Amino acid sequence: MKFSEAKNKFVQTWGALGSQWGINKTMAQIHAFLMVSAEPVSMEEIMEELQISRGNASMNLRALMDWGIVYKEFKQGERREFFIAEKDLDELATKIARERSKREIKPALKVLREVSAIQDDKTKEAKHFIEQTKKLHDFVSKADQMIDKVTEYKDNWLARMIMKMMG
Amino acid sequence: MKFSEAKNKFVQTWGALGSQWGINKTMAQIHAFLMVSAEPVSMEEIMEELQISRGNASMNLRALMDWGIVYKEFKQGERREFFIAEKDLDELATKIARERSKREIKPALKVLREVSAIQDDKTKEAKHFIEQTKKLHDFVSKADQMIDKVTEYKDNWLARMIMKMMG
DNA sequence: TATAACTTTCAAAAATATTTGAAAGTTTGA
DNA sequence: TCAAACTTTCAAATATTTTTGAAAGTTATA
Repeated sequence: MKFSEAKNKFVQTWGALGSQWGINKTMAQIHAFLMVSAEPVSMEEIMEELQISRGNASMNLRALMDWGIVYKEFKQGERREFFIAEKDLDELATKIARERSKREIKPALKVLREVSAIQDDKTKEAKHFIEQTKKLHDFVSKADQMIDKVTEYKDNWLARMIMKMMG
Repeated sequence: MKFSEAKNKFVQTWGALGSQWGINKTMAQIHAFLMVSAEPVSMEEIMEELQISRGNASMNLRALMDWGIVYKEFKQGERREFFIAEKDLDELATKIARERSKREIKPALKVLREVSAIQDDKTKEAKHFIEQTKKLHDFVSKADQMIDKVTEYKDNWLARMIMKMMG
């Protein structure tokens, strides 16, 4: 396989994986492209490489920066903006985990707390509902605590975690 | 909040959460509905409750059964099929994690292995590409091993994991 | 401060994913 | 064997998400 072929395959695969996990395909592709780019990349170059419009590139770069996994870089004497991806994978995973916790898991926990707190527990159906949603709240809450715990280590947390699990 | 209201809110929220994680909204809603149903539920009842077509119900129930998180149940003297959800949350999380590993992570790892194995490492760009994709393979591979490790405990693995992390 | 070089916005268009519903398929039991 | 009671399939319709591109906005510097 040639370099350009491999690069393209990687970008496509990362994009598809993103889709499967609820991340816009183009967003994942831009991220993939930046991850394997040795130098900061201009919007123009991203548009060219991925064959996407200016608007699309702009919006998805903004989203990636909101996630905190892509940064702007300014070059001496250059008017244009350049972009680089967070390349430290522990940091990348931490940012993604934290962000998904904040945006998706915590709001879901709030709903679980609310619905499991209904007083209307006369029927067998309602009793079961309360029991299940309480269990679910507990479980999701534990998983979320785990994310907090794990992401505060910062450095090499995945490796550390595996070590712990072995013991 | 009334029971029926709470139930509906839970189903909607679980559906939305599913969407955000790349799972068909209706599939997640059916799963939510079954999770909090005290008794096995017929396809007719699912269609009625979620206001969906027969085809939609049939296809998504099949998908849930393929994931191994919903089962068919036969009732004495009843021609119809009834459905129940896996209600043990450790088991549920294990099944989902294993399935996503098999369907999505392992194929992505294969691609990472392929693209990081290119020989064409003359340029700085190619060298960087190889280095990054190797690191990524390593990281994703470790995360995947972690899933294997964690899901083989079966019972109460999340709680155990938290204990380990504390120490 | 005017203009060129750039980025962002957003309504409309396009692409993608989901849903429908009717026909085909299957199973049970009279 | 037949027909009733059920489930599955899939092409077409619908809904949702993503993408485009041109206009508006911004910023640097002549």
